[in-house]
Amino acid sequence: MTLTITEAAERTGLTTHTLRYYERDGLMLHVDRDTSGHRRYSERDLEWITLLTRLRATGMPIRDVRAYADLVRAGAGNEAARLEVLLAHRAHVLAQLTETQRHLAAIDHKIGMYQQKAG
Amino acid sequence: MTLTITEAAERTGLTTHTLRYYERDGLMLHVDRDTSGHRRYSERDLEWITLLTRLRATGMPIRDVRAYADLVRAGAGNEAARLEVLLAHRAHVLAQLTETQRHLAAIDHKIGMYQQKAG
DNA sequence: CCTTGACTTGGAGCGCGCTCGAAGGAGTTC
DNA sequence: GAACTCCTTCGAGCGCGCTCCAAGTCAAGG
Repeated sequence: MTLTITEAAERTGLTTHTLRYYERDGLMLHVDRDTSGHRRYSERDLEWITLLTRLRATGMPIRDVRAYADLVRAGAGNEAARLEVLLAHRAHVLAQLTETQRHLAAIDHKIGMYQQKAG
Repeated sequence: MTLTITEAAERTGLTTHTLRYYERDGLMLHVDRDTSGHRRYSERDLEWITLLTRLRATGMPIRDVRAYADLVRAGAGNEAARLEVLLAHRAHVLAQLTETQRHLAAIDHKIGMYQQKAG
């Protein structure tokens, strides 16, 4: 069972424009075409898009996602390199979470001051 | 005790370019000038920049920071409106944190799969 | 005086990540 | 077979947030 680009867009929450853009930019692994040249998205494609979206949503730049996609596209044998990319990103996300929580605590403090004034 | 723009940049971690840009864009409250027209940053300015940086670092768009700065510049009487802005932002940041953690968990799962394969 | 250096303004430029428009092709519907 | 729909490619455009450059001003030092 494969999906058209419009269906894939609905399922992933991206737009058709973005799906084409990602493919053009080397972020996709491989998207099949039907006899008239239209894209057909498989379940594997959707899973990949889900991962890709998670990486993007956690702040990985497009160029890094592309580098990871290049590794996956290169096939078996570079799993260590892929793991390294994911671990580096994980560390980055954790640091980012910690910093955000620190900023949030300071903002909460400021909120507390306004609420005290109001109360 | 006031600081030059270069000193303020060092203290805040921003560049002089960014400090001027923020002022031009209405993100600053009021920056004094010396007799030759050079900016002089007070402790109050630095504290404001710190808050501003926290808001930016937690994802508040420049235009929203400007709206908040407008409120503060308008003076006493709109504390409720300011509090509302901060509370809305707080909710936004919390939602963002939750989502990031959700994505991170999925990425961790993926990492686990690679490590299992390697081990 | 002249140079040096830190600052000023205004405006252009840039990297990122989409977003959109124009022009055209293939397959279905009447 | 004409209209309609959904897709195609290519390339331009855009919003955001800086970033940088050019030309000029001012104060201090030699």
